[in-house]
This record gives sequence, C-alpha cells and structure tokens, in this order.
Amino acid sequence: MTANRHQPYKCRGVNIARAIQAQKLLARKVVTRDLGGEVRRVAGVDVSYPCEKKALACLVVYDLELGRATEASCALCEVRVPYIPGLLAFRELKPMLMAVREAGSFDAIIVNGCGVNHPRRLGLASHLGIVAGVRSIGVTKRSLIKEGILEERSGYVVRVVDGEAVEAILRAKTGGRLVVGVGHGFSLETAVSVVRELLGWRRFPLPLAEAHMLSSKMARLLRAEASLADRKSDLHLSNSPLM
DNA sequence: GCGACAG
DNA sequence: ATCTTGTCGC
Repeated sequence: MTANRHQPYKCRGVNIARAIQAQKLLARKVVTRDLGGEVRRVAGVDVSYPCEKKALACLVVYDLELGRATEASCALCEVRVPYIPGLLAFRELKPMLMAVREAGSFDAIIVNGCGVNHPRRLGLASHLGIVAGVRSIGVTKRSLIKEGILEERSGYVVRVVDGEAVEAILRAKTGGRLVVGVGHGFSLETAVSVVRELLGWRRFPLPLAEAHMLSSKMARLLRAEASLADRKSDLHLSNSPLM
C-alpha cells in the first residue's frame, strides 16, 4: 500500500493503510438482512475517557417487555491510537468487547457509532457485531457519509448510495437528529423499528442513553479520583525532606 | 490552501 | 470525546 495525500501512511503510530485494509476484509462478513430471532433484551454501549490514555466502556441491557434496564457492565482499558474519522473502532472496539464479555446475554446491541453507513461499510457498530457475533445497530448524531441522495421512505428519510438505503435519519422525541445504520444482522427497516421502540425523552434510544450516562459519569468520577490522588502526592512531596 | 470529518 | 456554570430558549 502506498500513501496518498488524503490518507497518510501513518498518523501518530497508527498504520492507516493496514487498518483500512482490515476494514475492507471484515466488511464482507457483515449481514444487512434480518437474521431473525427475538429482540427483547437490547443492549446499549458507549465509551468515555477518564483520561487521554484510558477508555471506559459501559453497557446497559434494556428489557423491552419489562420496560426497564436490567443489567449493566463496564470495562476500563488503555487506548493508544488517536481518534481518526472512519477508524473509530481501533479506539473503542476493545473496551466495548470487554464490556460485552462482562455482560450477560442479550439479543442485540445499539452502538454509539456508524454501522454500514461508513466509507468502507464497517463502522464501529458493524465491526463489533461481527467480532462479538451479535446483531447490532449503529446510532449517531451526525452522519459520516456525505454522498448519496436523501429520499422519503416509509415514514422517515433514508440516504441512498448506489441504490441502497445505507442509513435512516430520524428525529428523537427531544428534537435531536438521529442517524441509524445497520450494524450486523438487521435490515435497515428492522433497525429503525427497534430504535423507534426504544425512543424515550432522551436524545438516544434508552439502552444507549443509559450507557452514555453511566460511562460519562463514571469517567468523571475516575477523573476526580485521579486529581485527588495528584493533590495528595503534592502534599507528600511538599512535606518530604527532598523539598 | 481550506474545510470537513462517527466518538 | 473532553475542558466547563450558568443560562437563554423551545
């Protein structure tokens, strides 16, 4: 692979060409039709950053029958690569997988990231779906895709690229824009209906909203803990005979 | 050269 | 994403 001016060969230690190749290979495994099966326990997963080098993933399982969250899991791990649009998975996939491993079973997962509505058809949601072997849906605030045309279909707007509806643009009850993409094992129609069933008075569908709150609040606590430890060590230093 | 660019 | 309190508004 050679570098070109749009995609430098390396960026802060990340081999972009190899990452892109890996995405193109994995993208072939993505299934964009309904694999079928019950969709009752829907998980939501999101990542926050307690500090620049650590990622915290939180996962919440929401039961559609009970109408409430039933379980949560978290995972903390080191992150080395920076955020690069199109390569988010290389930053957030690992902690998400760890959180999935910690969690009990669920029927599908909603990820805060793109699905096949991605330059190489392998956004974070699709990547996680394939690697974890789970049906997944990608939900974001903004689209990563700029080409294609917008069409009105069955009650919502879809972006059509090369004759395929790759994402749906919805409106949350709070008014915010929601971009829904197929992650893995769902048709776009089903992905949209699942998201719609889970809309509450939050910007994101309930499982994702809960996961988002949990991870951001937990990351905030970890930051507070870290700064407390820093101030503590400052005191030790100023009391030490070395100063 | 400048802007855009999931989280 | 994160740095950050209150504040203007639908």
